[in-house]
Amino acid sequence: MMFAEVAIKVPLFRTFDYRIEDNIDIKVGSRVKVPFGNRKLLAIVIAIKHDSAIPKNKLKSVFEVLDDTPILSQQHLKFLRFCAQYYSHPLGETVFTALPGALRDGDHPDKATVATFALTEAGKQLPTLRAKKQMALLTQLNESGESSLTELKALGFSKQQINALLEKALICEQIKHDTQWQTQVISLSQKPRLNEEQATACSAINQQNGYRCFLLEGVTGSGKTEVYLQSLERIIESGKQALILVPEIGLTPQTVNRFRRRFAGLPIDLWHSNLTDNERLHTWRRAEQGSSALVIGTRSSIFLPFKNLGMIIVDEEHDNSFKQQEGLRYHARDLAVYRCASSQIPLILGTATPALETLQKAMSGKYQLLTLSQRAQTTTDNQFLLVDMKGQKEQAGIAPNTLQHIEATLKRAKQVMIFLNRRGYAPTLLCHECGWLSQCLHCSASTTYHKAMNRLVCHHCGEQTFIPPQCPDCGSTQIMPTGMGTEQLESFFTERFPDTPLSRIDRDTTRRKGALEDALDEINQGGARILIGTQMLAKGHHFADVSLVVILDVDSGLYSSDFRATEHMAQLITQVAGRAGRSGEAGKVLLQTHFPEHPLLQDLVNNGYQDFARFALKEREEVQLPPFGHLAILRAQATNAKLVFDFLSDLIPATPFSGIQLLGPIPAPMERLAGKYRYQLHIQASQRVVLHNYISQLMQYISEHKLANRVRWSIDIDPMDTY
DNA sequence: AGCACGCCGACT
DNA sequence: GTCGGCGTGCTC
Repeated sequence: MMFAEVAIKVPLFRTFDYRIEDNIDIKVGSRVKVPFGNRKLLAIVIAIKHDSAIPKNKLKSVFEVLDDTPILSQQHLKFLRFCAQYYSHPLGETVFTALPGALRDGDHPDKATVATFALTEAGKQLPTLRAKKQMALLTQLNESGESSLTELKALGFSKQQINALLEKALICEQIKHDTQWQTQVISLSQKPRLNEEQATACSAINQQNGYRCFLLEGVTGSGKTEVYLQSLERIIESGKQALILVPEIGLTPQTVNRFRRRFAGLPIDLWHSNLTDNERLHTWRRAEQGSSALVIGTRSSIFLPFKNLGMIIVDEEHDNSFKQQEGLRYHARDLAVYRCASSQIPLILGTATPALETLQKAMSGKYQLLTLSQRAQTTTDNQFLLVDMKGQKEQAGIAPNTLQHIEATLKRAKQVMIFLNRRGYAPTLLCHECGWLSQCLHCSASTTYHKAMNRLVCHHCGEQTFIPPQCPDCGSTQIMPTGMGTEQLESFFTERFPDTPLSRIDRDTTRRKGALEDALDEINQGGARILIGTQMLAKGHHFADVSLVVILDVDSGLYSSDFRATEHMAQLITQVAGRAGRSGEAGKVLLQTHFPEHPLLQDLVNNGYQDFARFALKEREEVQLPPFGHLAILRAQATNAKLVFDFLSDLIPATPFSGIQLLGPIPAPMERLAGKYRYQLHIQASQRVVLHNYISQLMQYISEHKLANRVRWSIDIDPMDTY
């Protein structure tokens, strides 16, 4: 008699054993259906054993085997076990979040076929068409070689437009091939020459055979992508696959096209949240079979089961979207380190503004630092200006001095970019008579006034309410929008510069599919001169003509309860500064602040991000915050505040655990969200092992705790924000 | 997580 | 009398 140890998708920190009937063949890594309580659930076989520690009369039998050949290799299972253990997450849930939805639902791994569209011979002539959209579609396919329906839809093309071109026989539909690719198809003809720094970086990477992590620290425009491309070449030539991790908003058609053009003829797959279940299964399967040479993907592509992985690149490694904020709270960059180390392959972390964690490892010699300091397009550095807001007579949150700079820039017909990280018209409504503030009924936050919608919106739970005609408390009609949002900025500038075309980019203006692409196209075609936006505008988009960047609310990053706030603000400032002055002349970056003498701000402005980061690291070291100490947060929430508080209080041991500092229970920065009260426990340790030992003990304790089922709790290892 | 079992209050 | 609320315990 043999036994199967399986992981089931339940929030339990243990696996379950089942009998294997003599006539069936089960392998580790296959999916099986098992009786569980009075249900039948999918499970993954973790191990096959000759015996079980569970009393034999309690053991049930495996019901059905779904996979004759395992869908997870031993190596991949080992990776997932590491994940579950590192993030203190149940193994069953970990394995199932790592699987594509279709396999989670029990589909056959070979089920998916994906069609792509490509130009026919007639289409390749690029005949001039009268229909604009159809013409654009031809151009797109000419650039990409082939694109799936989802890709085209994301670009704003419709099924009708595709059908029209199919009828004209300019494009054809084909099933994506699953054959092994030929390495010699790489066209090396249009390979640009590298500058000295790029060449040094490339040769350092190319000399590496086993595992090594490289921090490629390169300012905007210094040609990081070219280093990626030439490093990838060697990997692909040797027949291995590569994964390129990009931030959520980083998977733009421009990025993809750049890889497709360089590696024309090689199978390049994409992985992101907009794919259909079918497409996701297909990419997953192709990675596993070795049919894809390159996958460009967001966070969760770190779980793809590559057959023969040769390299991982994490672009914009500092980006927060690599951290999953619910369920299995993994960091894709950190998991990339594990995968590369265990597969003995190189890892490239590229950014202009390294996360302090990463920088610390580079400085200690754990990672190899490669620096690109030369900007290709401009020779002069950007100029930073601090505008002291103290005592300023501001209009729409803009100081007279700031306005003068904007005006001067517009006069020279250059673009101005204005950042404000608050969408809507005003962050709250205020009663002038009694001081009433518009508050969300379910969250401890004020509701944002959206003028165009004529609604109050809670940005945390999403609830919308009508604007009260009078103050609900005192009946006064003197209720006014207070504070500044991007919508109000837009109307201020439209009024102030009525003849200057303006574009606002935030979540509200880009809700429609393809709306962001349309807006960016329009800006690049030279339309808008004033660009107003939230952080959305900051990331990865290139505008030719921007010569002034204004950041209105620098202070929100300087004094925040979140210890990472200054780091994030410095990254934002540096990233947007890279957007200015790409048109040949030095750009200006104007920062409005009440604290122009703030040492970190001064350091950033005078000496740049590198210097700021090294200074900021010293501060972290003094208070033993990450990366010098290790942090975990236990969060809990429930409708009943006392329940949550009691639960967390109960977890604090009477005698302190050596090497562990506990803080809490403290209310979450947003104490109430969507009707739930939220508290948290901060767990700190200077030794990683100590933290992990403590947390696994804590998990054990919680699983036996009576209140644990009555509150919603979760553990966050290496949290990104203290929310 | 889901599901069953069990124990109390308030309905036709 | 029974319907259903949730607190409790269990899943190989």
